Amino acid sequence: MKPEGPLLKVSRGATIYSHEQVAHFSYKVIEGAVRLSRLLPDGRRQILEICLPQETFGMETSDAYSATAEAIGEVVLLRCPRACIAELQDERPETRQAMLSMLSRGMCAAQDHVAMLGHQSAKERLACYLLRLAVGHEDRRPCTIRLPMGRQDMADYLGLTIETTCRSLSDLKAGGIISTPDRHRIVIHDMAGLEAIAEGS
Amino acid sequence: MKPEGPLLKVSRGATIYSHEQVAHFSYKVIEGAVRLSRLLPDGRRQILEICLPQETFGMETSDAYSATAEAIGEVVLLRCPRACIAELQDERPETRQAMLSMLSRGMCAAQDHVAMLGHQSAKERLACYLLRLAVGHEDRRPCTIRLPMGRQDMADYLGLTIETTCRSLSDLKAGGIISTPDRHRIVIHDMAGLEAIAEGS
DNA sequence: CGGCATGTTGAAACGTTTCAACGAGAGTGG
DNA sequence: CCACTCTCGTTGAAACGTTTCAACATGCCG
Repeated sequence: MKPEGPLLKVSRGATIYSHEQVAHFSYKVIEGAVRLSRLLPDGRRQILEICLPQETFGMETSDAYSATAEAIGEVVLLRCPRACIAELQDERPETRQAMLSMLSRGMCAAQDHVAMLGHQSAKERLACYLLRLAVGHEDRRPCTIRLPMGRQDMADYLGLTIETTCRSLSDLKAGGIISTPDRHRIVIHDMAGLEAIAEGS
Repeated sequence: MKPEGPLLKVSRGATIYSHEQVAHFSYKVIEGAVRLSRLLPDGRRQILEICLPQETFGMETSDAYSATAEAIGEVVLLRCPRACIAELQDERPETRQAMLSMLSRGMCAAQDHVAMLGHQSAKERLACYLLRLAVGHEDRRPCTIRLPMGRQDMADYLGLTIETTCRSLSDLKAGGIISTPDRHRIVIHDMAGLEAIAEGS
């Protein structure tokens, strides 16, 4: 993802690309967040991944995108033509390894997601997700995390309704595990407690 | 996956490799079926994928396997050292493309799985899965599919309990959509009906 | 023919969804 | 600046589907 094209600004809610459209570009998030989702035949929506800064998406190896990408809030992206990536790979073996490890990370994330949706309760899913957002300030101490997305996006990612998501959040608040100073900010007071919940109470 | 090492026979239930173990080999299923699963911290199990003949698995691009692979019944495998694959990729650009498209297919399958677990009911999940097994004899006409795995494996793949899986199966039988001559065989009588159910009644 | 693993069904308990109402905050125009 | 409105978030109560626990059926192998 070296070739630094001009940075691309995308406004809130805009579609970056659509599911099954021909894939010309790959992207990297510089600022903001992007959701990768699929619309199910009956109109329900499943968010497959929420990409945060420094993460890449649209690294399809088939011809068409496997999901729709939309901006959550204002987003700044780095965009790179696929042809350019292919070329780089032919020339420099080391970029090949980088590409594979990116794909690998994506695959692993998808598998984590499957495991979460398959067998966890609403509270467990929420706890898992908050922990994922909290990596970096792993340590103890009340740590604050910024939620780039709204409740509906969280719900669609977790495979829950918006109401259940809210209620689970309220449960965690009631248990003193977290607090929510405003709707886009969550403070984790009891990291160990959160981890315990994430792993099946 | 060209380098045809000797075919490897694995007996029913045996572990081919374990989650987080160092990944030395990649595999291709020749005969039988393999389940890729993860054990959750609380003992529950999620099956991430069920690999049928001609499918590959263990194509990790990181150093460790991202799941455990076990034989469902007797299995015949083709095994290939990762080092050998890497070498091939350096020498022949066309194998690189093949490798990427395999990874891509795996990624897409994982995303399908996420979408299924996120928002579908038990009956819808089962219908989806049966349809996936039925690709090939897509056409009309009562088509018979062989189930390589038992009910518990299906349940763990679908993110359901074994009882719910059974009941959903019984529902489909009661609706005249399918019949089950024996536990490892399912006959689809009404393909269109099954598709309708899979897409959210 | 037993014995054991596997599959099936029933009834109650549980958690999530649904539908509905209400609350809080941001932006707009009077 | 306030009232208005619109979106988003939160809570309540009933309905629904899945899980749980239990019993029973079936098939397979010694």
